[in-house]
Amino acid sequence: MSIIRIEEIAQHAGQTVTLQGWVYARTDKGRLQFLQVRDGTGILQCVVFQKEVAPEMFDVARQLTQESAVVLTGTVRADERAPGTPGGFELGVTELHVVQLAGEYPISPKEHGVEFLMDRRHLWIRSARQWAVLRVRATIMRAIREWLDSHGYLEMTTPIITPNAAEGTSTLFEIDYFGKTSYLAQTGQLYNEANIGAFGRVYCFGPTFRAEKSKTRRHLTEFWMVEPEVAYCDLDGLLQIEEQFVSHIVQTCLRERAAELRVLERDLTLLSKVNPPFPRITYDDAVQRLQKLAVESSDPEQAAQLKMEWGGDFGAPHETALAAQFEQPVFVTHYPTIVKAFYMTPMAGRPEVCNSADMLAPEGFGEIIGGSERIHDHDVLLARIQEHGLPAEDYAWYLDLRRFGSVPHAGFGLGVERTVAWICGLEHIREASPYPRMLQRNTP
RNA sequence: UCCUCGGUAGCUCAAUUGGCAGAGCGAUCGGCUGUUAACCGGUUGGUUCCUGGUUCGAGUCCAGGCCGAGGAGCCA
Repeated sequence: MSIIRIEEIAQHAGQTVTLQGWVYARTDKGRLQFLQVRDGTGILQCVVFQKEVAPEMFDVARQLTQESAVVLTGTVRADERAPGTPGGFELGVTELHVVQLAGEYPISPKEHGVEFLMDRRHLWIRSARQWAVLRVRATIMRAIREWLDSHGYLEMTTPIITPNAAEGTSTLFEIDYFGKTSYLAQTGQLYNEANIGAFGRVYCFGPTFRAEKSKTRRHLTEFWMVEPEVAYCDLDGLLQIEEQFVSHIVQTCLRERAAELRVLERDLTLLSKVNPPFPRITYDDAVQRLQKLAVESSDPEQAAQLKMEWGGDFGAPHETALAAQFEQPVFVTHYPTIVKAFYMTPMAGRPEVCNSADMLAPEGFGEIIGGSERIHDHDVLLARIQEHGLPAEDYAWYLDLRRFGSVPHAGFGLGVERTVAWICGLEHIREASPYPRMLQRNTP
């Protein structure tokens, strides 16, 4: 008897198969039991008719509780009425073995509050929506590696324990490293700038840590980021890479995770339009657009939120309003040098702005990428480090890179959870991580 | 750190002017051969977040505290 996986159910129509899983829901219809059974790859309706199984087996089926572990054998048949994921098939059960009868399960199919669910995150991930999100997340992570690996990027790990602050100490998690103060990494970028000297094109992919006291739907204290870095690359080249890269991620999800996106009831019309090229606007243009929106807004509260002067950074309402003007992700380029990091290249002839670009996702999902050209001239970089009041001795090795074959280069960082939230259409980033770490939560 | 809202049954919530603590869901028992968060009937359910105060009487009013949510600030 072959053990099959629900995601491949269509290949087994008409066959007698065995399923190893858990009872997701049960509907008692008297002489007929409908079991929704999950196996980790999908949900399949399994039907137990009283007249088709032994009497004691039917009694066992009647006693099954939500989340009980079961092994079922039966015949797969196509039936349009059958719910589930992918759906359209059901199992006519002939054998039923209970591996463990679950106690009263706290998470019902009805509504629950955020705190209740987050306290039970270890169980909540079994629920259909959370399961679907995390399946999409895994596909996003694979698509990231897939595109980079096939375009000549070498994956290189960068340290999580780092000796100094990349940019200021206010948002770093401090740890005791055998008596020396160290920090959890906020970025692998500086190391990647060393790595490109050895490998040309690289990326790092892993968790990053920010001790920001941000309490918003877009922030986690621990999140995953992929950071490609490219030698001999300018801002134009970088944006072309980014739009190819992000399009590949989105299109892979649409192709391979349609069932999961259906569970999430995600509107796919805008996602299907994510193809290069993406629109590009400058920061100057963005500020003008926002000022125009503020003036034209009939809602005084919204007008106040959108009001801004040249030189400031965008808040969430600004990003949402800007992105709403486009159907695709939009690049905002050439931010004021003063609001961005010290290593970004000033624009030739206009040093008050830098060769940087953020990518804003559509539909209000915010900034998913930040990237820039990096300063490759030793003396310019040293001056910027000093202007920012950073200790030059901490950056000795970083400055060293500008002495030995320094070339124009650029890179970016894409936040995985924000990308998951966008593609899945999530209201809050906490559902984009299996075990989210936030200002008020580090359990389970 | 600031602003706003909230904390009542296992869960989601209601409770009029300060006057008997309620519903739905879940669980459980019974019924039903096509359910999709099934439906119908019975049963089960309480430290009203904590401490103190006002009052004949507090879930409700007052003071302090704790916890949570949404937003702001912060955030390459």
